[in-house]
Amino acid sequence: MYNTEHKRYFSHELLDWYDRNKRDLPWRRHRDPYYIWVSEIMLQQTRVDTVIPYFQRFIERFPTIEALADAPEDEVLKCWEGLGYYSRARNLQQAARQVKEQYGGMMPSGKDEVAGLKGVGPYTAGAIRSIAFNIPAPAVDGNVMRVLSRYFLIEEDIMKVRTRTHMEELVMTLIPEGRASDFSQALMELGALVCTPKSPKCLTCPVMHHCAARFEGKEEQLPIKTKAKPPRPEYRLTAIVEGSGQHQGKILVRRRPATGLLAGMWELPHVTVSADGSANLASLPEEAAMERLTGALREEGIPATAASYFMDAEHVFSHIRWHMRVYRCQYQELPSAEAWVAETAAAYEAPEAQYQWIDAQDMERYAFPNVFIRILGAYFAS
DNA sequence: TACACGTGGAG
DNA sequence: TCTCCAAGTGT
Repeated sequence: MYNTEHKRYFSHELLDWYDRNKRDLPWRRHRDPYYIWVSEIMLQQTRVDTVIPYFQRFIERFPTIEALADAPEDEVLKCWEGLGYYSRARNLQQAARQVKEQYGGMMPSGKDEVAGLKGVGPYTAGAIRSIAFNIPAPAVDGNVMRVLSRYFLIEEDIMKVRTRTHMEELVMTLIPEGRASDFSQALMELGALVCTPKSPKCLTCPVMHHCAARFEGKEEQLPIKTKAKPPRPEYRLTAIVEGSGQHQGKILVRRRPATGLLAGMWELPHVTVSADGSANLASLPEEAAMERLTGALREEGIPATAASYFMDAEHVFSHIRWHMRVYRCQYQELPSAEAWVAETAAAYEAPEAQYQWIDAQDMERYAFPNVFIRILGAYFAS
């Protein structure tokens, strides 16, 4: 289908360029499959510069597959705090336990074994097998699809699965004998450093002379990609519940459910104003907002009253945009019959407790999504 | 197939 | 400020 000479040229020039230009990255200093694995999971939808410090901390804390398998999940989440897509961390640890139990702690290299690990999809399986084991396997990510769609002028929507499988077949015909590891990394390295999404640096590209998109003047139009939908707005009233008595100087946080958005992470109590986005915070009078929040807290079993406005915060996820209005709330220390269950020592000394009173120091022990770190930081600094 | 799932950097 | 992302996977 594609000219064999152009393929040979592409692979040869690309490897030659990679040998001279590859970056010195922490996970490239060893061929330890565990390091490669961790780095690949962290790099999913995440920039290299962001990943580097997380990778180093993670490996230091969990140096081996077994160490990761044996760690408490909360510690793994805490180590992932701020990186996003937290199910990656939970899946990674689950998979580490799989490897410990099924493969004696030794990372497998077989296609079905690697692909069978939780959190390892077609891309990551190919990346681990090629990079760590030098097995000819396709590691087709966004970089690779961009590079190939340009060089070979492939005008297929890269959001479609069919396009990726097509690219995987193409990659298999490109891997030079014995160079699977370098070739996978070279392809992605070119996409990251030269064949970039915007303003590709064609003049420094090692394969520019036979790039079909460049020849047609289409390098800026490729790859073809359907646009993502903008995030839907959600309006949330958020509570900083200030403790009194034995909880003086502390505030109340709760743990999110084990599934879904920010699963297992800690947060400030908050309530959605309107699920359908029909109302927003601006249209909600201050008095009404505070009453609403107070009511929601009580329904949750938290005897607290919204007392004063603290700050606004906005947080954008891939699919949701949170508009938050934060209020200081006063907790009622009422040892009555209707006192909140968590007020009993048994309820929140327990490891599974849904709620905790914390101060600035205690933040080190719980994993918070970024938006709450910002709010808590502002509060404890005030 | 389409959507859920985070975050911060770049232009 | 806004838009587009960046080494994808699970359901």
